[in-house]
Amino acid sequence: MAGKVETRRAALRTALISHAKKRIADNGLKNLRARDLANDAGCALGAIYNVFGDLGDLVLAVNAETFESLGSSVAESLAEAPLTPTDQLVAMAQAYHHFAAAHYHLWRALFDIERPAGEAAPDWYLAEMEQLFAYIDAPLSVLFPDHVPEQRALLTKALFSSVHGIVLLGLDEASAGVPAPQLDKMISLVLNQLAS
Amino acid sequence: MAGKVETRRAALRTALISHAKKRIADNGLKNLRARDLANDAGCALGAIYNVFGDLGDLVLAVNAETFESLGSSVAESLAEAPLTPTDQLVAMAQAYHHFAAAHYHLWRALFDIERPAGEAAPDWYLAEMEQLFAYIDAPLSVLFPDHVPEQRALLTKALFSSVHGIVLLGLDEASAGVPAPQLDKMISLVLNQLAS
DNA sequence: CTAAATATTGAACAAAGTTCAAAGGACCGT
DNA sequence: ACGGTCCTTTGAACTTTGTTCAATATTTAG
Repeated sequence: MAGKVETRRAALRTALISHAKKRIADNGLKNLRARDLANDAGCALGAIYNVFGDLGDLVLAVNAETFESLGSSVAESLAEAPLTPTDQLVAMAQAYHHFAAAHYHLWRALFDIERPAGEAAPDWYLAEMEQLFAYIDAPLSVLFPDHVPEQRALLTKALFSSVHGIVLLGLDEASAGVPAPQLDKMISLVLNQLAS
Repeated sequence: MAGKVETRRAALRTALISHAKKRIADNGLKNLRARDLANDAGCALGAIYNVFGDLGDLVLAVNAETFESLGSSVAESLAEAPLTPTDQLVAMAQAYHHFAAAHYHLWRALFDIERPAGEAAPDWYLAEMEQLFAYIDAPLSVLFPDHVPEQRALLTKALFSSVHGIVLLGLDEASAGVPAPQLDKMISLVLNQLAS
């Protein structure tokens, strides 16, 4: 039984992530409170800081799981009958949209978390980003076999950013606020134009 | 001299907006402090709340000015020799990019300000948004004279959102981080594809 | 000029994240 | 099993920050 402490800490870590995820999903990142979490997990306030450096680290842990779910959702959108490369792009982008809509607060937390100025995002964050880019890159390689990799990387980022922007503003009820079917139409419109 | 109070308040209001703008521009929205502002303006802490309901209202006032500058920058990008409609779109989008890069924190404050859940953005915010959309709509009307207005509105939002997304992720040094010339290339690429 | 009305002030309050001295528990040698 | 050392956990206290409001000062009306 070497590691009673480690076991307890691992359990607390899991519990804290799970409760934080629920709180973020329900009330948004800005309504996450250390004291609420301690209550949820039945631990002392300070115990959170035995496991995570600060609340930001805990949110990063939640974001890691969110990124994983998001990646799965996007990947699964291709599971059905094979499609043309362009249709694959549209399917993935709409999966991105649907994930963002279904888990709005968790998805926002991916981008709303504030990093200390000038500090790079954690490695796993960049890795997940690369993973998403790789999904996009595959159909583009089929569509534009003659592009050099840098050219394709640029197009990949442009596609991702465009879809991200459309979803971001489209889901912002307070300003643009676009109904879901119209959003899907916009995505399809844009990708069909860009991937040709 | 009816209105000594109004005069003083108006002066304080102006001073507070100006100092808040400088602080946001220098250190970002999240580093704006009520006490710093009171110091800057040489007024009591509570005086801020005689003029603005809360700090959020003050930030909204700063954002109003930022939106105005942004609108001017975009409009001025068309002042030079007339261009094709597509080139006009590219010029405006790059002006958007350059404004965002040159006034990054002020530009972020436009979107990072948090509204109480479910509450709509203020009218002037939506009006400024419409103004930007109108700039985009004009060249699109030339390019697609047969589109019904709803169709064009959808395309307008899609174009704006795409460019916004590209600039947003491109300027985020911590994650995507794209050099300015490449960003301009991405914008040009996307708009030339979409506006055809 | 005086008094009532109004405005300004800044100390006090209310969150909320974070720290750390004290208390508790684990582990080891005897 | 015991005692002592070391590590862990705890939650009260500290810090920071937005906001309020009773006390003070100023303006205005008569």
